[in-house]
Amino acid sequence: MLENDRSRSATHQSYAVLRDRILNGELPGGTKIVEEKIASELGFSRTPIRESIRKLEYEGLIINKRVVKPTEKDLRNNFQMRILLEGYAAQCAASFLREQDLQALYECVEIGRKGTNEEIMDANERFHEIIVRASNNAVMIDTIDRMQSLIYLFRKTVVLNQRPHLIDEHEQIYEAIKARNGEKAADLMKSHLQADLDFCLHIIG
Amino acid sequence: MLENDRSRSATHQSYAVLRDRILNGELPGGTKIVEEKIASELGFSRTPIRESIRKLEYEGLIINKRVVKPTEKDLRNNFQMRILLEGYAAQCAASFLREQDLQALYECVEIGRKGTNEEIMDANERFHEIIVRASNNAVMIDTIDRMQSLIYLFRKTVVLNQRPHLIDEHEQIYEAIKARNGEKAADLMKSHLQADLDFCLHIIG
DNA sequence: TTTTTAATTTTTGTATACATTTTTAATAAA
DNA sequence: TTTATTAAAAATGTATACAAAAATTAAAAA
Repeated sequence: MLENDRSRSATHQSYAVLRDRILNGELPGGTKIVEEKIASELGFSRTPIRESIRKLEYEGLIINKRVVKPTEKDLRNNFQMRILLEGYAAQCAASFLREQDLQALYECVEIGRKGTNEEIMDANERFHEIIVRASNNAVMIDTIDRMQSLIYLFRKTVVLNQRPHLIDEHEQIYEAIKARNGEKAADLMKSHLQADLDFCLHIIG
Repeated sequence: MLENDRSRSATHQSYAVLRDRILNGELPGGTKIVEEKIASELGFSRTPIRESIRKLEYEGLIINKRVVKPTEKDLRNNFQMRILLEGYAAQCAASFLREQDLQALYECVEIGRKGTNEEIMDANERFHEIIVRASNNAVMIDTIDRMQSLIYLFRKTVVLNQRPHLIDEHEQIYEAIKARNGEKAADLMKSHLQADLDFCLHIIG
C-alpha cells in the first residue's frame, strides 16, 4: 500500500467514500445529496465535499443533487457506446496485443472458470480492461472508464451474479485475438456485450 | 437573450471567459494557470475560479495546471472516437431522422455553399450536431460534445479554414440519409471524418 | 562549475462566514 | 379544497483567511 487515507487529500477521501456508498447501495438512487450534511458526516468542511460531488456529477453518479437512478435507457445507451468502442478495441487487440497481454487475457478466462466469485468478478473486469487498453487511445480508455460506474450501479440493483456462457464468450474472443482475426474478435465482442445487455434487461423485465 | 452575464453565476462566467481565451489562443498551450492570478484578473474570488478550472480539466483543456497542448496523437484519438460514434449516429439518422431535421440538414449544406465564413462554420457544426442527436443517446451526445473543444483547439492552431470537398461530402451524407441508406451514410460519414483528420495532419506536416 | 541542502516564496487545499438563491411551510385569497 | 402569496428555512454560491504543499531561490558543499 503506497499511501494510506490520511495522506490523501480531503477531497480524494470524501470522493472515494461517497462513490463507494453510491455503488454499494448505501446511498440509493434518488437520495438527496446535501453538502453540509455530508460534510459534517465525514468530518470535513463543505469545500472538499463540493469538489467531490462535482466529480461524481461528472461521472454521472449524481445528477441535480440526487444520486442517479439509472433507467433502462441509460443502460442501453452505455452499452451501445461500449459495443462501438470495445468492438473497435477488440479489433486493435487482434492486431497489436503482445504475447504477454495475450497470456494475461487467458489467465482471466481460467480464473473465470476456477476462481471464487470475487476473483471471477475481478478477472472479468480485467479481461475487458486489457482489450480496451489495446486501443492505445487514451480518450477511449477514459470514456469507457467513466461509464463503468454507472453500469456497475445498474448491475448492483439487478443483483447480477453470473450470466451463462459469459466465460465461454470470453474464451472465444480470446481465441479470435490469438488467431489475429480482428473482424471476428470485434464481432464476438459486440455480441458478447449485447448478450450482457440483454441479460440485464431481461432480469429487470 | 434570455440572461445577461450578470445574471449568471461567477463560476459560469469565469468558465466561459477562460474557455474562450483558451480556444481563441489568447491563453496558448502550455500557459500556467494560477487560480489567484485569474481570480484577480476577472474580479472574482478563487472559489468560483477553482470550479471553472476543474470543469476545463474535465473537458481536457487544462492538464496539470497548464493549458493543454494537443499532440498529433490526441487529434488522432479524438477523431477515431468520432469516426466510431458519428458513423453509428449517421446510421441512426438514416433510420430515424424526421422530415423536419432532414430539411435542417439540407439547409446546412446550402449555407455551406452560399454563406459567409462565419455562417459556414456554424452550419458545419450544426450539420454534425443534428446527426449526432439522431443517435438518441445522451451519453454519446455528451461524449462528442466534450471532445469538440479539443478538436477545435487543434484546428485553431492549424488555422484551418475550409477544406476542399467538405460541403460535397456533407451533401453526399445528406443524400444517403434522405435515401434511408444507413450503411452508406455511416461509411460516408466515416470517410468524411477521416478526410478531415488527414487534412489536419497534412497541414501540421 | 555542478550538485545538495535549506530557506523563502508561491500556490494550492481547506475551513469558515456571509450573501444569494432555492425550497419549504404557512397563510390568505379564490 | 385549491391556488397564490408571502414568510421562514435550508441549501448553495462566493469571499476570505489560514494551513499545507509545491516550487523557487539562495547558500553551502562537492
